[in-house]
Amino acid sequence: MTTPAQGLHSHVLAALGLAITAGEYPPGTVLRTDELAQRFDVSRTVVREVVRVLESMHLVESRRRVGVTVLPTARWNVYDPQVIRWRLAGADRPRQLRSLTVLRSAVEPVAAGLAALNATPEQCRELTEQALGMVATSRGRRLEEYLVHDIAFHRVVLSASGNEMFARLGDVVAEVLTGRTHHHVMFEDPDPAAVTLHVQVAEAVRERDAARAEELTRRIAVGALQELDVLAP
Amino acid sequence: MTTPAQGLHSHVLAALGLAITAGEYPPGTVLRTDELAQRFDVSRTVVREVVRVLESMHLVESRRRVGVTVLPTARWNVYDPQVIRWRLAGADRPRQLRSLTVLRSAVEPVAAGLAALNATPEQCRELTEQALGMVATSRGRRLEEYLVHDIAFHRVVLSASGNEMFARLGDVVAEVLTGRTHHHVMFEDPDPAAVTLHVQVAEAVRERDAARAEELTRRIAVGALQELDVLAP
DNA sequence: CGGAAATTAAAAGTACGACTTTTATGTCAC
DNA sequence: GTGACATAAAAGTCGTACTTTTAATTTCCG
Repeated sequence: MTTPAQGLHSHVLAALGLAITAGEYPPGTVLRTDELAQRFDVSRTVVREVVRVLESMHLVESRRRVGVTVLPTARWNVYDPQVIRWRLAGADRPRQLRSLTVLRSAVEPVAAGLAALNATPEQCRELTEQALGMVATSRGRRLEEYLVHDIAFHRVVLSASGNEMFARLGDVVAEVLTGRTHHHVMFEDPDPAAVTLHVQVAEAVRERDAARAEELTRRIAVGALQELDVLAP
Repeated sequence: MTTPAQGLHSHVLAALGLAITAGEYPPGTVLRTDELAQRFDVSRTVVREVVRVLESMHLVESRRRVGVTVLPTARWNVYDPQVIRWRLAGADRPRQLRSLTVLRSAVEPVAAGLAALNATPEQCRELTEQALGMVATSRGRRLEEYLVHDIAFHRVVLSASGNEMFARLGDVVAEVLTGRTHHHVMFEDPDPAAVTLHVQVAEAVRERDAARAEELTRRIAVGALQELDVLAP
């Protein structure tokens, strides 16, 4: 189960990106393009393009007469959705899930507050609909369906905030929720309290109650963090 | 005053990235690699590498038989520091500054709270030092020096939070603060209230008072937002 | 023996040309 | 009009040759 790989470029990029983010090449490791070309059985052209992309993500640095050096984690563009996906697929998924969840706990309440001020009627409707969808699928081992509504719900909130930076975190949240659902054993149904909170957030937004929307979302976030504490080291 | 351009790649990348983020090519615009190669007087090889990087930032999409299509703003990787820099240099700098400041207002208080729990003695010391530096340079048209301390201060807070995602926002905050300082007419000295708040945050962190650190930082953020409201449409 | 200057070579950067693959679009038969 | 087919346009890939930078080594002078 590797990558679809429609094109040599994506294939090599996925392979290298995954390997690097997985820590397979410790920081400071030096790779040579010729060697990589040989290893993946592609032309140097393809490798160079891949390296350029990796370089733009600050995963590696390419210097003449030296080669392609793997950079320390601290330099990585950890907001790049691609990098996030690679890391979530790799070894330290728990650590990654935690730091992303903390980020969510900071951003989403504020976003919800703004959404209460800025959401269009259409967005309010969508929000309510997704919350109801969550309620409907919250019992009876329907986690996959629940997940779809959950993701949609948070996407709408972030998007309705009217802030571009928040809106763009939709993908990140989707990755987190997906990772979380697929990681846990997936036997239980979601926490009923969380479901209720989502419904109430939808209400608060509809009623333009920013403070309440913010506070309720904060509770969702705290819950998510606690859940993580329980289920991860 | 373009880019240092050590290497054809960076030159073309900067030119194209800047042009696209500036809205010079509206979404849907189609570029052809041959044409670009000719226009910038470089080989197709270089153009292709640039396009690949632009593609990884989701600024463009390259499809066979079609060409390189400029994507709508909503698709852009707005967390990529490079993209942020390009956009801050471009036309809608005010809008960009605002959305980034809102992001800060969500993240930094939480980060400060965590910093109070996690900061090392060394980080506490550094924090105090920078706060004092801000005090020292807060009067007498020393905005450039003040800026250095301000940036350093916020970097330490974000870094001391112990959360990787927060830490990586240091660059973004640096860009915002720099953009802000250089945008405003730079006649006045910084708001004394803000300076005091920074000193108090350093105190709160040192005393491990998370709630207070969070609250004080929130006030800094609110102040920054209000300042923006006053000085921008 | 030491340190600076010149030399060397290794690796990335760039260029070019040939070829392949995908696919939007236009054409033709029905 | 609709569907099958042919066409061509553009990106994708490859190989090779050449340039440029620069780490490392060697040389040479004090």
